[in-house]
Amino acid sequence: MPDEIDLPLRPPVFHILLALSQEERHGLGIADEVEAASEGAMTLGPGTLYRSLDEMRDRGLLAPASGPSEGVDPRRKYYRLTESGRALLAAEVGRLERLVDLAKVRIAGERA
Amino acid sequence: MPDEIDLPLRPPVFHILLALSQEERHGLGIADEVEAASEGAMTLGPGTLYRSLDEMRDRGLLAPASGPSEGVDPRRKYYRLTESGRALLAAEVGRLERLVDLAKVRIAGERA
DNA sequence: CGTAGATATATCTGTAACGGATACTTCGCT
DNA sequence: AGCGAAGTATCCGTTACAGATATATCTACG
Repeated sequence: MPDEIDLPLRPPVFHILLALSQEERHGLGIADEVEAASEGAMTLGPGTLYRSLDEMRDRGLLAPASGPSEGVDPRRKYYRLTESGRALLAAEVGRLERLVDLAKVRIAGERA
Repeated sequence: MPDEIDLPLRPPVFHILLALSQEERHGLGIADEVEAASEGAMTLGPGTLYRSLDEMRDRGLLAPASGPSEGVDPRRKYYRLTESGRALLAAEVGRLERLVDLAKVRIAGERA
């Protein structure tokens, strides 16, 4: 298992980073947000979800967080993005953006 | 359009469609174009390359083409996008574009 | 209070995708 | 002719994924 994280990110990792970019969330909350943000295209099963979270925490992309406030379901484990995670998300977004721009030019210019 | 909804595309499929969006290419030419267009981020080994091409041909996303002109290396097998393949590429680009737009908004509004 | 169902985290496992290794053929060059 | 490069094709080991399953705990309700 290589411990270096390079672009392109695996789709689950990218979507989890994106789901955490606004606010702290817990596991299943992340899965719900991923499905919503991807318009139902991306669904995370529990296997992928918790395994990804563990790996991402080990790599310093996200960290446990205290959650919104006390009194919430104590089973929930909240996570927040680290600086490193946020930077990686930005890098991946940049990469995808360049790819999308290139594709749009090609599709548009193709009418022969 | 095929009745099956299979977005998101696997990265190799997406990149191959993109590589063929401008002109007909042969196998290794596709691999070279993919690597160039992705700024080196995406490299296709022969396994993924030819397996993907076979699958995509079977699904009607691309079709054999005659190549630029006679006199070229006859070992080369050229491919071109079908209408179905072009439509699928456009759909995936649209999906990625919405995702990128969402991510940009979130990253921008978030001081970390 | 005590049981039922929903929520939540966590692991296990079968399958598919991926990428490198390998094989075989043909081209281009000297 | 001989040799290295190019090209297609297949095989195989590893990894990623998603569903099934397990376990604990919360909430609702009688």
